[in-house]
Amino acid sequence: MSRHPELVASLREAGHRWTPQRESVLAALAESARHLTAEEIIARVRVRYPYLNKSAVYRNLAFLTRLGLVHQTDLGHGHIEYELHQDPHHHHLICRHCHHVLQIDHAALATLGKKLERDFGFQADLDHFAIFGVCKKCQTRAAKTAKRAAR
Amino acid sequence: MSRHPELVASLREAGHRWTPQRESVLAALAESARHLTAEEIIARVRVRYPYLNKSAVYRNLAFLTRLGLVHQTDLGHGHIEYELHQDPHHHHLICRHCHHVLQIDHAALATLGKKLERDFGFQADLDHFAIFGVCKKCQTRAAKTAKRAAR
DNA sequence: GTAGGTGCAAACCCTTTGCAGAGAG
DNA sequence: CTCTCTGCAAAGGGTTTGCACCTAC
Repeated sequence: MSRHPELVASLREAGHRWTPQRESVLAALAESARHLTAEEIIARVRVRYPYLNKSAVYRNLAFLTRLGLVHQTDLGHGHIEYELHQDPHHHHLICRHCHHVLQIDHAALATLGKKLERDFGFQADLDHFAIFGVCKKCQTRAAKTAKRAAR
Repeated sequence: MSRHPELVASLREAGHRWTPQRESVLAALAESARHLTAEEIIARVRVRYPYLNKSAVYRNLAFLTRLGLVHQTDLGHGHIEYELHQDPHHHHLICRHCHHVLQIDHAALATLGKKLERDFGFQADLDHFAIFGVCKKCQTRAAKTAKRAAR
């Protein structure tokens, strides 16, 4: 029942089980290139597995996160977002106006990570770095509407 | 009724009012060196203004944020945090294990901001930069407990 | 007097939890 | 047969909203 024989085997060793719900949550993330919210995951899974319960999704997301297969981030949108843990590191530029998320690759931040480690002993999440700000589009729009923010 | 005569004047021009609630929210932030949650703000204000309602706090925080006087961030703690907008830029290293927030100053990130602007046209919030990761303390602790995350 | 603000309580939204029953091993 | 996982429904927690009243101006 699985396309992840090694994973399933190691789960069993640890006393866990491989249920269709669990598999379908993982599959939904695997098929998506971007972050998904719990709600999006539920929607996607239900296409082929209609009676999935949301608690099962939340519990499995927590479970898969503990396993290190899934990464969760709170990008400040009012909900948590999940994605498959991937090795090709990437980062996110999050526009605080339009909430658009631009993925950039690791090169842009390589030196910063070393600096933080050296100066503060802080090991930054460099496979998942969230940078808030204003995107190109919104910058030009904001310049026009600015002046008097209070209104 | 105010220690902010210019602010109050400009609010009035825009058709707004300067209420004790509004003032006390701003004062609570001004007296704190660090981030405050809405709940903390309510607690502090009530010391001298006991019957403040939470909706007024939320509404005023939104209002002051629109004015640019207050900055709000979601550091992924499950609630929004607020602080007075200040010019001496600083940033936050947030440990995803112990949730400790370490403030660091702007110098550590000066070059990164320029790079993001140049490469992606993205104007990063360089007076409020949130970096998730693992702090020194938790790194050593995690190294011991790791190995088998699934259990 | 007239909006803009406040207080209150209820609604909201996403997430978590308790518990009985189902099903993987 | 056992013990983990599921489904359901209800609780949780922070935040938002509707509405009548209040008050800054």
